[in-house]
Amino acid sequence: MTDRIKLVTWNINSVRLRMPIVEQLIEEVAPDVICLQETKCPDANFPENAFRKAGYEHMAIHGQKGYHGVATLSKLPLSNIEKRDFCQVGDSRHVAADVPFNGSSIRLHNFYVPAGGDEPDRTINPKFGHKLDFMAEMLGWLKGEETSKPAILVGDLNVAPYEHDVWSHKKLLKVVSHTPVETELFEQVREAGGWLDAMRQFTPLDEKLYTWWSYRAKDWSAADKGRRLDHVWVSQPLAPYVKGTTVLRDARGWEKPSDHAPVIAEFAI
DNA sequence: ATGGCGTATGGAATACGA
Repeated sequence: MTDRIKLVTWNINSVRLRMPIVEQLIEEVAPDVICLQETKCPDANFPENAFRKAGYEHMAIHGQKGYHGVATLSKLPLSNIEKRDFCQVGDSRHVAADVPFNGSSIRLHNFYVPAGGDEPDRTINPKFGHKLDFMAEMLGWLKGEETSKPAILVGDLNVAPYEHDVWSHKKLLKVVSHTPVETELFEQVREAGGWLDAMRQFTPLDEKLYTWWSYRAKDWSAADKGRRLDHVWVSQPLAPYVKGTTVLRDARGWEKPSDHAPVIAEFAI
């Protein structure tokens, strides 16, 4: 059982409102582990019973009222649960747990990185400063021993790092999520930590790849003005076991959708 | 046309997302 793991990461933009399509995802994809972001739900109100009924008995939940919030739901046992308060502002933006795999375990980090507001200038926009500080703290905290062992880092990282991670590189260079200051720091975080971009191992860099499409487009699919904001990173020791990644684009068109699509990653011995 | 919408809070209008 634990020689094979199917994992999904998904920013669902309110877990309570989105339970019908979370259940649709469970039926269609049958993941072993589900990492959610933007649950927007205090822990006391988290729909634990619905997940338990669906077979996800193991939960690492880090939520708060109104905003943010992450949760990792699993059919496999979760241990050593850790919730880190990045930038010490009391936000629920990270939860980690060990998942059994291949006679050992994988350290699984689930992140919701700050969006960063509108202006890509920290002198006039504190939210942008917070986003950069958050990533700098990730860099310092995650480098070193963390990725000498099997580890996965997933979530809504709110940065589209490469040219073909956005619909128009040129038009988005000054738009928060694709500015050089963000994409360069993002790459520093990934490289310093020894992480591999698993999604780009399976989709070449010259091919468009998105996980998010704005609610505001009249026809999101026809316009296709997407960005790759959600990511799956793996440590070097785990790299040989990554069998594939898929963006479930269809889910963006489901009933009452999130503006993010789920990303599926499969691991096997 | 990168905000044209959607969500939470609270019970209307505002904050926030990206």
